[in-house]
Formats: sequence, C-alpha cells, structure tokens
Amino acid sequence: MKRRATSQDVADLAGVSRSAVSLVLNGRGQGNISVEKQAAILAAAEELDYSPNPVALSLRTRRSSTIGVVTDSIATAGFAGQLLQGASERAAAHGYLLLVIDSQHDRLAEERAFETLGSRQVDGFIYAAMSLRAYEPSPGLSGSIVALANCFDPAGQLASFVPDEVAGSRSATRHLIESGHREIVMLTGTPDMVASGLREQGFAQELAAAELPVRPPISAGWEIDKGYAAAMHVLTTFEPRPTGLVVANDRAAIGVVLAATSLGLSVPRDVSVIGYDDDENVAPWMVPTLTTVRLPHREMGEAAIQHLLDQIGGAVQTPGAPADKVFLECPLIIRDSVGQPAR
Amino acid sequence: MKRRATSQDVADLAGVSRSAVSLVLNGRGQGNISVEKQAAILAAAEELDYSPNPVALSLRTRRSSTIGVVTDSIATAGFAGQLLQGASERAAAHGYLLLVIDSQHDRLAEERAFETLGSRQVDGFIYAAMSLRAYEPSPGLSGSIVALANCFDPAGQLASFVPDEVAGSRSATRHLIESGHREIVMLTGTPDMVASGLREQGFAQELAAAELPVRPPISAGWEIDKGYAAAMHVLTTFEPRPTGLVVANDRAAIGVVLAATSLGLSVPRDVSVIGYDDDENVAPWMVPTLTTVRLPHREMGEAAIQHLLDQIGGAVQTPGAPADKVFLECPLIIRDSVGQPAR
DNA sequence: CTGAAAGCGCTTACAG
DNA sequence: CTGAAAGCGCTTACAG
Repeated sequence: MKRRATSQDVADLAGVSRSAVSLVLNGRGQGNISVEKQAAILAAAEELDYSPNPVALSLRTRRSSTIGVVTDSIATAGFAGQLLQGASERAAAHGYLLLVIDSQHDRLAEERAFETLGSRQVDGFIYAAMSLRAYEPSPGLSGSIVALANCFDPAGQLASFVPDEVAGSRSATRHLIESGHREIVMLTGTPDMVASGLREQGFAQELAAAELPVRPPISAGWEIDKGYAAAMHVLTTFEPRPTGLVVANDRAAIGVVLAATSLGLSVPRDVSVIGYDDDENVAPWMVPTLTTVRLPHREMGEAAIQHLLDQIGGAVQTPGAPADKVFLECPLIIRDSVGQPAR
Repeated sequence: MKRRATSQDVADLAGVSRSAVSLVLNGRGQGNISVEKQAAILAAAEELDYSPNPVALSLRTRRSSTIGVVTDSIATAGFAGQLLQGASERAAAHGYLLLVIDSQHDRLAEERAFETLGSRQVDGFIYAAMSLRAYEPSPGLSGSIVALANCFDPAGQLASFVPDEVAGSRSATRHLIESGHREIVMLTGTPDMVASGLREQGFAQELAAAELPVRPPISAGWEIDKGYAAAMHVLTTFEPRPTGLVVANDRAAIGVVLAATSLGLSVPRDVSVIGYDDDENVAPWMVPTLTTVRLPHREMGEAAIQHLLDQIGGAVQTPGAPADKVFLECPLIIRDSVGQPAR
C-alpha cells in the first residue's frame, strides 16, 4: 500500500506552494493563480493521483462528509435494510459516507450514539425507525441538522419522511372493491403499532366512499401464525364468508393463504388476499404471487439524506418553525392473489 | 450544542501543559507527572467532560477506531443484517465504529469502496458476502488488516469466517433419521451457490453413515415458489412418498408446507419438513413452527471483528502464511415441523 | 519531573 | 498574483 500523495507532494511537483494547490483544486484559482501554474498544479495532482486526506480536511473544516445514522434496529425486518441502502447510495453519490449505530430500542444507547457520532464530526443525523412510530427527539440533537425516516416528531420540529399508510391502505381496499368484492374483511396488525390504526382508517374510508358497510377490523398481527389464526377464524365463522381479505402485512398473508389452503379454499378463486410491505422475499414468490402495497423504504432513506444534503448545503430553515412531514407514496403492486369473487 | 472541551481547556483548568494532560489521560503519567498534578488533571478532565477529539486523534495517529465494511448487498436477505449487527456491537464494545459500503455485487464499486475507506484511515477491513461464496481479494487490500465474513479466499491468504454448512446439513439429516424416517429426500438450492453443494454433501454423508440409500437431491431453489414446485413434484410422483424433506432454506420450506397442505397432507403428520437459515421472520412463526438449521450470521460478524481487533492490537500473523478459515457452528433448532413417520 | 516544539494534512486569511 | 504563517486538536520525542 503506497503512501498517499499530500498537497505538499503536488506543490513540489508543480513548483508552487501548498496554498496555490489548495486554491486551484478547490476551484478558486481563477484570478488568484496564473493560468500556467494552474495547469501545472492540475497536471501534478493528476499524475500523483492526489485527493485530499479526508481526516485532515475534517479537522480543518469541522465537517466530515459523513452522516450519522441511528436506528432502533437494523437487523430485523429485512426489507427495512432498503432504507439504509437508499440512504447509503444517495449519500455516496454526493461523496458522503454513513456511520450507522443501532440502539436496539435502548433510549440510553441512543443518546450515547448521537454523542459518539457528534464527536466524530458528522455533518448531520438521521434517525430511522424500523417500523413506523412517533419519535421523541433526543435532546442531544438540538442545533444539529437532522431528518427522521419512518418515524415522526410529534412536536413537528424535525423534518420527517414517512409512508402514506392511509392512502396505501385505501388503494388496497379500492383494488378489492373494483375487482367486484363486497364482502371484505381487514385482518389488522397489533394495536401498538401506529401503522395498524392508519391502515384501518384507509380501509374504512375507502369502504365508506364506495358506500359499502364498514366492518370492524379483525385483530390479527404481523406474523405468519397470527394471519393463520385470524384467517381460520374469519373463514370458518363469518357468514357470508368474506371473499376479500386485506391483511396486516405480507408475512401474515402467508398464514392467511396457508389457512385458506388447509380449508380447501383456493386463492384467489375462493378468496382474494392482499398484503402490505411488498416484502421482497415473500410477495413476488408466494403461490400465488402476492398483490400487496409497497412500503417506500428506499425512498424514505433517499429523501432523508437529500433533506440533510440540502440543509448542509445551506438551505434555510426558519428556526422554531414546524418542519416538513413528508408522506411518501405506498404503491399498489398488483400480482396474482386477487381475483373476481365467485358469484 | 456546547463547544467540546479540548486538551488545552483541561490543561488550563488544571494549570499544566497539554503534554501533561495527554500523558496522564493516556495512562503514562506515573513516573512522569507528579501525583498532585495527575489528580488535578483527572479532576479537570472529569469536570469538563473531556474526551479527545477523534478526528484530531486520527490525523495524529493515522488510526481512526473505525472499521471499513464492504458487503455485496446489505439490503436483501434480512437475517443477514444480523452479521452487521454482530459486527457492529462487537466493534462498539471496543470503541470502534463501522463505515459500511454496499458494492451491489459490482466489482468496480467494490474497489472504489476499499479505496474510499482506506483514505478515511480505517484500521481494518471486513468483506462480508450475503450468501456464502468464494471471494477473490481486491488488490487494494494487500498489506491491510482484513477479515472475510460468510465468504472465503480460495488462495487461503485471508482469514475467513464461514458457516459449517456440511455439519449443519448433517445434523438436519440426522434429526430426521433419528425421528424414524427412512424415505428422506433433499430439495436443494440452486447449483450456483456453494452452500447447495455443501449441504448436499452433508446430507449424503449422514445417510451413508446410517447405511441408508442416498437418493440424488432434487433441484429446487431458494424461494417459496421453488420449494412449492419441487415439493409438488416429489410428493405426487415419488413412490413410496417420502416422509421426510430436507429443504434448501426456510423460504423454500414455506412453499413445501403450502404444497403439502394443498395436497391434503399435514405437516408433520404426513410429511416432516426441515428448513435452513432459522429466518427469524419465518421459522418461529410458521404453521407448524419450523425445525431448521441456524446460520451463524451474528457469530460471523462478531468473529470477523474480533479477528481484526486482535490484529490491530498486534497479534502476529506470519506474512504469506495461510490464514485461518474458521467454520462456525450451524445449530439445529428443533421446533414442530418434524415428527415420526406414520408406519 | 515538566513545558515548548514539531508535526499529522489541510485551508484561509494575511503580507508582499 | 503568490508564498509564508497560523491553526484545527492531538501526541511524541526533546530539552531543561
């Protein structure tokens, strides 16, 4: 591993001072440095494959081209990794790197994470939640540039980027209605998650808009077995048997299909099923492939970074003024698990 | 956000020079600085809540307490995030942070990633693959401290940490045999993945050890639909019908259970199913819960970091000597999808 | 036993 | 138009 060239090396080779090198390489050469020297510096830099040492730069400028990301849990969920992926790519495109720390839902660890990151001179912070929720900003964040991804500040002081759950749920419900279903039941997630309530709202709104009776959602949950149990209950006891099921998420939908199958029912012939998440390991590969609502994880990551980049670049934000809460679209992904109801 | 205290602040408050502060805070005070001054320095540092600026430290020492991680894809897989999780925690416990870059399986992006990371003065590198494979070391890595996680260097020059796939597959197969199964079929993954071959080996070895006939594995794949199709084929055409199925992974096992169910077969009463991965979103929640072999993702991440830490700390490694290839255990997780065969 | 100096690599006023 | 100097915050020889 060869020693990296420094600005001194470039200056020596070009026969100028380090100041001149710095000026020219930072685009402030014009009017300050003679054209010949500029050319010499550029050539020398090229030849030595020079790029400034980021650490020295950081010490000098108190910036680091690094963004600190704190998450409450990276590992679980899987598709939530797309959020980091989107953030990482967008950041890299602008020369930024991500320093990510997982607080494991531990508030204390979270405070420490922000402090650690701050001491490393990160230029901004993202707090990303693995499932949608309110986030009470850590006091250590005040005065910093920060964006929230998949969570939001109840006080509205921090910019946040969240999925438009209500609209997503509406389009799922609408798709079922437009496919001819009238007996539609929602198998919802656990009440502790704000997504559950939002999706229930969307469901109810769309049914009401279609002037269809709104049935109360059936409490299920987020995992395969929960979807299984709820579907078993609904499919064997509801009279008439529902022909369309809006399910909490794709995993629960696996359970629903499993339950239907074990009852001798076929999806989508006897019952149509629609999931949520567009879980890449599930939805495109289910039998039948799953019609679902996609969560904009990648987009949330990208948008949060972009917001940070804009702020770092000097976009003005009136202090104390409420920050944006941006709702990102949850597109409906149509596959094979929804059909027309038998008449 | 208050200005952080510097060593100068501490020196001023304690009435000594910065050198003294540095010496004492780095544990080299004894025999160099008088006891009283040591106490004064410690007290001042405490009062000012002083900790050295990592950026300045990094410029000075050419170390950064940061480890560069390059992965071929973080996002997909989900449970693979556990690798990063394990690495991140182990690193944090030693004051190290992770700078991770995803190359998206692009070799060029990978080279660039190592370069970027190197210029940021990382103290070591991890290359982590999302699925087990050979990894041809990037030339930019030579001379650096590096560990491979979930991949291995064919030339054996780089330390690597991989799952013991053969043993994992053997214990899955053994579990079926010990449960009384004699008609056992393997539904294997795609041939391009080295895990497929390794698991097939384990399967064959264990069958041979039990003096049972070894049937050739049935090619399936890693996704739900592939498991479904393969199971459909095997369950409807094999005579006698197999009572035990060793499946490529947990997702494919979902498809297997789905297929069995749609054929009116019950798991595990009519057919026992065993997965691979212990996918946390699948195995514990399947109906029935899935007996499976756990992939040591977290352990690979931890072990790789630990290796780096040891090397950074000065553990000697004879240059040119073959590095360790460490096989991490894949424990069998017994749940409800395996039963005794009907007689 | 302790302080002043040098230097990691960079950029930005400041003289000339 | 250009170079010498200062300084970001730290540690490590080096004088005294």
